[in-house]
Amino acid sequence: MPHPKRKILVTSALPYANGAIHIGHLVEYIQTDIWVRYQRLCGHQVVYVCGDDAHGTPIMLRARKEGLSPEDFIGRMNLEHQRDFARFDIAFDSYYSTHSTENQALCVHIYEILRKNGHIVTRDVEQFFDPMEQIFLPDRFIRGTCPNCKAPDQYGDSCEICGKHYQPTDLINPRSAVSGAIPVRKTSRHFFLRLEHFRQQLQNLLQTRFVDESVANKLREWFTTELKDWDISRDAPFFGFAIPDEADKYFYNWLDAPIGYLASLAHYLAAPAEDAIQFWQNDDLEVHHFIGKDIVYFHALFWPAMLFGAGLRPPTKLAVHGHLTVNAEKMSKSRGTFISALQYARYLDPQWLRYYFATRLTTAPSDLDLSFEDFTARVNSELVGKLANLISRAAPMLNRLLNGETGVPVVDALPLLEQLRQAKPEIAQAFEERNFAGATRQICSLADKANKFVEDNAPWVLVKTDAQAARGVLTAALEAGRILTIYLKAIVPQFARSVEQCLNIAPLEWQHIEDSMPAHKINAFVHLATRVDDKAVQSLIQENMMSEPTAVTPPSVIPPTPSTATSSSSNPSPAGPGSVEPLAPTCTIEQFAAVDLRVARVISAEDLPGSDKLLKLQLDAGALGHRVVLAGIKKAIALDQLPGRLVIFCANLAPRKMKLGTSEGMVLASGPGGTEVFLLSVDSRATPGQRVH
RNA sequence: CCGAGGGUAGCUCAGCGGUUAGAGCAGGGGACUCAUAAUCUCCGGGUCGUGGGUUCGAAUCCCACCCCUCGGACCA
Repeated sequence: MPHPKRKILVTSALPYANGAIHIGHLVEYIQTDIWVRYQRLCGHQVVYVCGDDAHGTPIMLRARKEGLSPEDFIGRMNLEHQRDFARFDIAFDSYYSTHSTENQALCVHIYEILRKNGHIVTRDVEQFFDPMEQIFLPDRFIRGTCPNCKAPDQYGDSCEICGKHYQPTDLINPRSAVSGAIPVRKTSRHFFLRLEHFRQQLQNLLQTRFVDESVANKLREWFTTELKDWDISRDAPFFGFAIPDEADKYFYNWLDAPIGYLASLAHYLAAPAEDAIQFWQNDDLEVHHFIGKDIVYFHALFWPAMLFGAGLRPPTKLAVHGHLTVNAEKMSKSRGTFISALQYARYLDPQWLRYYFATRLTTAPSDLDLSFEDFTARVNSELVGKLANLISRAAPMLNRLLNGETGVPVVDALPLLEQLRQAKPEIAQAFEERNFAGATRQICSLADKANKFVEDNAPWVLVKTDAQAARGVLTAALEAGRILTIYLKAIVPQFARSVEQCLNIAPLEWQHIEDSMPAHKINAFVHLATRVDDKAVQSLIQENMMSEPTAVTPPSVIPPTPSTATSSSSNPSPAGPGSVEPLAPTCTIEQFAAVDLRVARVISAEDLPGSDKLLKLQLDAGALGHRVVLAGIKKAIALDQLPGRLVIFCANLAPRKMKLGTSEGMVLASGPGGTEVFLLSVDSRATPGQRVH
C-alpha cells in the first residue's frame, strides 16, 4: 500500500561445484532467502538467482579422480546442491550453472566489448607448471614446506599451520599436488583487465549505498595504491570457456562466475542472453548481491569493473556477511563441527537453523557463532516456548471447548493487538536492513506480551462462566499468533504454513497485519515445531567425528571458509612471479661478511600458543649472551628435540617484532617449510658463540 | 605494526548524550495447569574494559592505554 512495488534481483554467491554445501555456506543462503521472502511477503517483485560455480582446475582434476567427465561431475554436484538447498527452503527462482551456453555467450559478449574498448592487455607471466601433467598449477595445487614455520606439505598460497600467506615460489621444496612432480617455471601469455581504467567509477560507486559504511571504509584502502591489472586468463588444459580467437586460452573462472548471475537470470527468463542484459539494465531494477566477506574484492572491484567496461550498470548493493564459527571455533572435522547441510538435516530440523541464524544475523559483516548450547536454548525457549506455544495453547482449547469457532477479540485485547500491529514499521526496517537479530528480538518480546495476555485472562477458567468472553480471549490470542506468524514467515516458512493450515486462513502476506480474521471455524491443531533434543545434537557431532573425511580427494579444495563462490584457486592478485629458489644475485665477500652467523646452543624451546608455526627458542650464544629467537619450525621439529642442540643462527639480524614477541635472530635451516625443515647444525665440538665464516 | 569491529548481569546481546542501566537465557522462590515439563510472577545478580577529558549530565562524545575477533603488513 504505502510504498510502490520494487523490482529486485537478488543473488547469493555461487558455491563452488567441488564439494558439498555445509552449514557455513548456509549462513549466506538462509540470510539471502529470508530477505528475499520478506520482500516477496511485502509484494515486491523479486527474482532470486544462483547456481554452481562450475569451472576451474580443481573441478577438472576432481572429476578426473572420480572417473567422470567434468560435465558429468558438475551435473551431479548441481543436483546435490539443489537437493540440499531445497531442504532448507532456499527459494531460488533459478539455480543454474556457470557452465551453460547462456553464460558462455555472456562472457564472450562482455569480453569482446572490454577488448574493443581497450581494457584488456596481454603480458607474459611466469608460473609453476607440472611437467608430468602438462598443466599450469594454481597456488593451491602446489605443496611444499612452509618457508615460515617449515611445516611440510602446505599449500602454495598459505600455510595452514602458521597462517602465513606467501607466493608459491616461496615454498621450500615445492611439489605438484597433482602428480608429485617438481614444478618448473614456465612462461605463458596472459590476459589482463586494466582495473585502473575504472578507478573513478569504482570510487564513485562507494559514494552510493553500494556497501555499508564499515565495508566501504575497508574498500577505500584499496584505492590508496594503483589497482593492479587483473589476470583473467588460464592456459589449457582448463575446464572453462575458451577465449575467442585464441588457442588454448580460457577465461579464469572468477571472470565467468559473476557473469553467471546474468546467465542464471537468462535461465530464469528462459530467454537468450541479450534479454538478461536488458532485464539487468532496467532503470527500476535493484540488484543485490549477498556475499561473504572473503569475496568482497571480486564483487566490489572486478565485477563492477567488468560491468563498467562493458557499458552495463553496476549492482545496487553488496550485502556482506561474516563467517560461521561453531561453538566459538572454526569449523573442524576433528571436533565434528564441519557439518554438511545433508548431515545436519539428518539429525536436526532445518527450520531451527533458519531461526537460529536469524537470531544471530545483523547488518554488520561480523562473524557469527553457532553455539549448539545457545542454539538449543533459543529454539526451545523462543521458537517453541513462546511462539509456537501461543497457538498451541489457544487453538486446541478453542477446538475442544468452543467448537473451533473464532469470534471477535475481547475489548481487553485491543491494546495488545494494536501494539502488535504498531511494531510493523520497526520490524520491517529490521528485515530490510538484514538485522534479523533485531527483528526476532522484537517478535519475541511481542510474543511474551501475547502469552501474558492469555495468562491474565485465563480462558480455561473463563469458559466455565462466560463462553463468549472466553471465545473472545482465544480469538485475540489466535489473532496475535497470526500477526506474529506474518512477522516470522520469512524466517520459518514451514512454521507459517502450519499456522495457516491450523487457523484455516489463506497464505499470509505482510499487508495482512492490518486485517482481522473474520469469525470462522479453524482446523485441527497441527504441531508447529518440535523441541531440539540435545541427544540429536550430540549424535550429529558424534557422527561427524566418526565419519572419515571421504569425498575429499587429495588436493582437498573444500573452502575452509563458509562463504562460497570460487574460494579455491582464488588468489586475487595476478599470477605472481617467483621461482624455485632461484640463485640469488652475486654478493661480494664484504656483503657476505655483513651477515654474522654464530653457533648457539638451544637452551629451551617453548610452544607459542596463538602461532601455528612459531616456536620460541632460548639460545645460548656464548659470549654474545642469550637470545630469544622465534623460529618457524613448530610443525617440523618436536619441542623436546631442541634443547641441548647446536644450531647456526644469524646474530646480527635486526630484531624483529612479531605478533607474539620479538625475535632476536634467525635460526638457519633448509627445506621447503611446514614439516620439512632441516636445521643446520655443526660438529659437536663447536662452541656457542663461535662465528661461522 | 596498520586498518576495521568489539569489550554492558554467569551466557547471548540491546541501549549509543538525559530520570534509580535493560531483555532473553541460565540460577532461586511462587502461581497456574489451556499448552510441545510450555506459560505467568517475583528475586538475586553489573563501579557498562582501564585511566583521563568535554558536559549541568556520559555505557553513550573526545584522547590514551589494555584485551578479544577479523583483515592486512612484517616475520618469509
